[in-house]
Amino acid sequence: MAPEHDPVATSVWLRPGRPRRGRPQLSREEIVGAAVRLLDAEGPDGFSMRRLAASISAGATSMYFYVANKDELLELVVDEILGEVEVPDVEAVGWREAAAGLVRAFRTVLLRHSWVIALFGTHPAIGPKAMRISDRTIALLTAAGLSGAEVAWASSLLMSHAIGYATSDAALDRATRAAGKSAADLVEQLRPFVERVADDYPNYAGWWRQNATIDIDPDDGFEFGLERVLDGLQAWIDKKS
Amino acid sequence: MAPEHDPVATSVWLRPGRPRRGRPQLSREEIVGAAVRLLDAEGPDGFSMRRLAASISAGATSMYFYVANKDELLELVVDEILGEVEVPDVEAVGWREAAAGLVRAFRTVLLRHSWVIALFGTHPAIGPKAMRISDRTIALLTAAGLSGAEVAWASSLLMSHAIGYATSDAALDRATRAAGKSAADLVEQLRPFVERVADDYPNYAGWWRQNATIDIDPDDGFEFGLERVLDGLQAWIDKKS
DNA sequence: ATCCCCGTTCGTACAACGATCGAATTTTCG
DNA sequence: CGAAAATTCGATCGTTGTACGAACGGGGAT
Repeated sequence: MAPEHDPVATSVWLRPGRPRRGRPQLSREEIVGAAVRLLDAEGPDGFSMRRLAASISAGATSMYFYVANKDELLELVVDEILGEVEVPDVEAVGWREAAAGLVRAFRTVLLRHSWVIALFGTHPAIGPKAMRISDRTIALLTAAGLSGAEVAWASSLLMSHAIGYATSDAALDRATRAAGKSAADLVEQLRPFVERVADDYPNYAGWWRQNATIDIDPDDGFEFGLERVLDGLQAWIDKKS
Repeated sequence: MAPEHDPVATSVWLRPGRPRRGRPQLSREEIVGAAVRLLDAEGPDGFSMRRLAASISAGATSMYFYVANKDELLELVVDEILGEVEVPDVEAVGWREAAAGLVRAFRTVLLRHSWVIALFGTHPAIGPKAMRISDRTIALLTAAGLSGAEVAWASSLLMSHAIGYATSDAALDRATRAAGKSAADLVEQLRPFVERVADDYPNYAGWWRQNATIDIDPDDGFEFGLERVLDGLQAWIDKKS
């Protein structure tokens, strides 16, 4: 609980890359890349430092020279993933389309590596790739006419929608993957459970009976929410001027 | 990867509670309650099945009679936490205030047990407490004039804001707790890092220099985002009629 | 050419973990 | 009162994160 070292001075991001002498066969980049690959392939449960080492044919503990511990490695991994997010250029498409593109791109990346979502709440995202996103987002929102704290607020709003929605996406993805069935099949299998408790949850049961047959595309819900968020932001900006 | 059993038939929620004979000293309720208490006290890192057992003076593996494995226990824990969310009554305060109250209450609960957030993406939330929230939310949104898929979409939008924002909250909370310092101190310590890379991220650095001194209350950002979301939803509802 | 230094790798080791199994214990029913 | 069922727990296995120190090997100094 108590800090053993200064938390900023010992942060990964401040410690310079190791000088290269001797015979460096490993590197931070390669380790982080391999970690992402292993997590993509095996999921968080199939990930361990030993398996990671094996995947790059290294000794079980060789990576500890480049990375203090597993948490620090995951911190690097989170930032690496953030690097995949493509932020549209405001100048080219206007703030609203750029903001929409950013949120969509963010969600796409989160879905591509759905295991990162659980890491967000537990590992700080303050690496260079995260800063690049913030930098572009600030440019975007400033161009939209926001300033000061509003910029931070609007930024959080956009990111929250991407992360929050992707959390649901990930839960569904994991459930279907674990069950080896489609989402529709899963919904169908849930039906008897819903019917059993229908009396306790009349609104839920009623909605379910009417709408559970229509196939629900998660993308539609995401887009609906995104448009509402942007509408709300738009209204605020309009009201200001 | 491949499903060993039918995933729904073996779900915790479908398996009936154990019949009570013999001398039950433990129970699901008590185990889940103790798990929540231990997670609150020690955080996710300090939580293990062994420690949980010790906290209720039980044998190391006694709980496996009531719970199939750790993941299933966490599934129960997630639902237990969801039970703490108080959903306002639509009839009393109108849909907008009820929706705001729901999202605020959800976030409050998530902050009170910030470790649950990481569980959301990895453990399905389909227990009775989760259904209660859905039930009330559906009533709320139906009263607001939505129907069909829109209800599910709007519900996801509200939950996404709570979860997404709480994810950032949790990251900050964990960082300050780990460092043993206030958020303001942490920001101050981050300054030299930001200055070092200022050239690469001009917008970020510029915003930072102007605004990092003002103290940022996370609640303000949350409320700002919530109002934008509700405005966007309101506009959609108005446009429909 | 030789040596040593030091940057890098890895084998060993340990405590803690999740989980299985079956023996031991206690309660209720016939 | 005895048998069967219900519940607990100790022993144990395979795996994890990582601390430690020995081993390795290439470059600079001699």
